[in-house]
Amino acid sequence: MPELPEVETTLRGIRPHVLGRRVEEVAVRAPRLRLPVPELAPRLVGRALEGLRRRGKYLLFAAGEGHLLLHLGMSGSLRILPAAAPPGPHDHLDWTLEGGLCLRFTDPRRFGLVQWLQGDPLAHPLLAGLGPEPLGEAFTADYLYRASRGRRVAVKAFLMDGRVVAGVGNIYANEALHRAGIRPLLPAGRLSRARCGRLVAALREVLAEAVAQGGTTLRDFVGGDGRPGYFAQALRVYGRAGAPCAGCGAPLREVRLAGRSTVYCPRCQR
DNA sequence: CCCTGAACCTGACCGC
DNA sequence: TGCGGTCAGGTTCAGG
Repeated sequence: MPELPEVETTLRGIRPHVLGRRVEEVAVRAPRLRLPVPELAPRLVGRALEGLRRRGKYLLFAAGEGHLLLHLGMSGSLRILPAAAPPGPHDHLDWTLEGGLCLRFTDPRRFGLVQWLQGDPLAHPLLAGLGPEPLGEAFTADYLYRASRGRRVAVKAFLMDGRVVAGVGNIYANEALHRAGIRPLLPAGRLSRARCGRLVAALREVLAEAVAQGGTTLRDFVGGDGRPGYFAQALRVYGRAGAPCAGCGAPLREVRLAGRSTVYCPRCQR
């Protein structure tokens, strides 16, 4: 479900309700998600959630002696609810906060992840190898050009590699390549410097627009406030195989690349 | 280095 | 209605 814009939407939705709030209670109903769920109550109860930030598709809550690391996986969502709301079958984690609210993690497929991190959170193995933030200053044409030299991997797989750039998943990789006019199967190392610039600009643009629209809701994504995202209507290729290209009218083509559905315009994207 | 397929899960949807 | 197959926004690993 969630790529960077959906995680950012989640962060913005919950931040005003959790920041500075003390945790009164922690309920863990699933023994494991992608990894076993650690002991959270002793580390969190009585502590305030002092900070909340995003790194790629990960959320980091600063609390007490460490950080809570959370990933939404394919089907996860994090919401603010009244503390009395009864849990459904896929509501795996609750943090009851002072003031009568509850932060709830729901994840039918359980590909999400929760870990407790000691020390410098960015030094943790799950985060240390991540590439630059696509909306940050370090993600430049120059960076992408240099990172792609000598790489024969398809540019779409390259973009979705978190070590190259953080937080780009299947939807936005498809969308950015279409906006930049680049064929997804093109070997990354064949991109010219100028095309790297166009790709960086297209990716930043599509991510920023999606964040502004509250992310993309395809089936069930809801932000921290329970509202869906409205970017689905702005998608130009994802989920539109066979439909006419918004740019030239040619039918959009679908192939599988690295096991993921890949949609592009055979005429506009070279 | 790079590719594919599979694994981890559930739910939605489609055709029969 | 039901059943079986396919697909899904992520990540990681084995094997070729």
